[in-house]
Formats: sequence, C-alpha cells, structure tokens
Amino acid sequence: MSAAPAGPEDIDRILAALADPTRRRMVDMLRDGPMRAGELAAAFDISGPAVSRHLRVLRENALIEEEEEGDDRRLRVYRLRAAPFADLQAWLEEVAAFWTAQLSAFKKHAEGKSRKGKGAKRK
Amino acid sequence: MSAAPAGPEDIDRILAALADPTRRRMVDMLRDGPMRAGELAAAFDISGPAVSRHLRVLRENALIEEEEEGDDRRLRVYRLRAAPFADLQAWLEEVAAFWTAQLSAFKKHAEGKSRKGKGAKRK
DNA sequence: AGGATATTTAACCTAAAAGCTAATATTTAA
DNA sequence: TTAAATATTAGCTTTTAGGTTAAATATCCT
Repeated sequence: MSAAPAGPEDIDRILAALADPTRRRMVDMLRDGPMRAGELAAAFDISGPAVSRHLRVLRENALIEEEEEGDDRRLRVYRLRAAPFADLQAWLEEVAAFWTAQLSAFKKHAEGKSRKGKGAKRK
Repeated sequence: MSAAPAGPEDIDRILAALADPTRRRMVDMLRDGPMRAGELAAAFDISGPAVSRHLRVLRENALIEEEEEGDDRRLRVYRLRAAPFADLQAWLEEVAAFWTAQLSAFKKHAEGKSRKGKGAKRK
C-alpha cells in the first residue's frame, strides 16, 4: 500500500499534472462520475489523440484510474482517485499554517504598537 | 477588494505558478517567514536571474508580494499571500466532495459487486 | 557622492509540452 | 468472422517554459 506521507516530489507531480487547464477541466468533469475518453473528448476542441495524451498524464500521475467495469456494461471509464487530492490538501494545510503563525506574530506586535521609524508607507 | 469567488482561470494560474518544483520549494521556504531574493537564491543551484524570474511568476500570479518595510531595516522581502492558497483549498474541497458522493452511491450499490476476475484476457 | 552589493531586465538557447494527422490497436455490434 | 466505432500510439511541428550570460537598475555602506 502507499501509506507513505507523500513526499515533496509527489506533490510536484500532482501539481504538474493539474497545471494544464485542459486536465484541470477534465478533473472537474470527472467529479460528476466516471466517464469514457470519448465523453471527455466531446467537451474540448482538441483532437482525440490530444485528449488521450492528457488522460495518460493524469493516469501516470495517479490522479485517475481506469475502471474495469461500468454499471451499464460500458468498459474503460476513467475515475478520480482520492489519494493525490488528499496529499495536495495536506500540503496546503501546512502552507496555510504560515498565516496562523503570522497572525500570532502580528498580535504580539500589535500590542506594543511599536514605532518603527518611517511614517509614509501605504504605497 | 477581490471578493470574487476565484474562477476556474484563477485556479489555473495558481496551479501553473505552483507546478514548478523550484517555485514550490520557494513557497515552502517562505513558510518560515518573508525572505529576500538572495536568501532564496542561496538555496538553489540556479543562477540569480533564474531565481528572479521564478519570483516574478509567483508575484504576477499573486502568490507572493513584496514587503515594503522589514522589521530590521531590510527592504524588499517577499512574503506569501493567503488568498491564492485559500482559493486552491476551496477548489480541492469541491473536488473532494466527489468521494462523499461516490461513497453514498457505493453504499447503495454495495452487495452484488464481486464479478470481476476473468481468466486470460490480457495478452 | 561613489563604489560595492544585490536584483531585475534583455537577448538568446535548449528542451519539453501540447497540438495535429495518420496509422495501429482495441471493443462493440452485425 | 467482418465491419464500425472507439481509443491509443507514432512521428512530426510549433509553442512555451526554464536556463544561461551580459547589461542595466536599484539598494546599501562608508
């Protein structure tokens, strides 16, 4: 199993996979449920092969996976995988911690209302 | 102010800015507090101009901003901005909602699904 | 001021990414 | 099985992103 805590290079791969607008839109579409390549392709103005290539990138970076069997008999649908998104969320949580730290520093700083020299700031 | 709900193209810009490993590392570094370009540059094996360019991308996409005044007299430090990360978190929340939907669908569908292991079909 | 340091801009180069058309599997249906 | 459709791989072209060095600009320190 992949119980590993998602190293930095994992995050990089996830971000790289999501960085393309077409691929990000595909992810949005897949939120409505698993789809076939053709269904996804219909939503874009690019060629079939281009769609296939984007799906390949998403698949190779484990953001999506092929479903073996669909409910109504149609095979090879793509579905979102949870892990990468959870990993990215975890990283964002860490980054967000910055502002809580920032906030406490500001609170401490605001009490003294310390006088720091310059008067004219504000751009 | 920017009270807009962060459209898809905003998310695309944020993701594009974060997609480069160097820039993502810079963000990680800036979690420890605002820094000067030089401090950041020291952590990478690339040239100063390359660092400057990455900072420019982060700045143009509003992930960081220049600080006007530092505590100890040093100007032009870069600091993280909260909004883009919050926007990205919000988008991820939406995506994550997929699995809760998935889960309820699965629960409803839960029993018969054991029909998968066919024999030699793969080449 | 004037020089040393730090940072950004300019011009150029290379490599990778995304697109297309055509060809090659695959799958579904007759 | 053949035929139609669906989807992926192959080969090629164009665009874009990241890197470099050299020059310009801004900042800091006597």
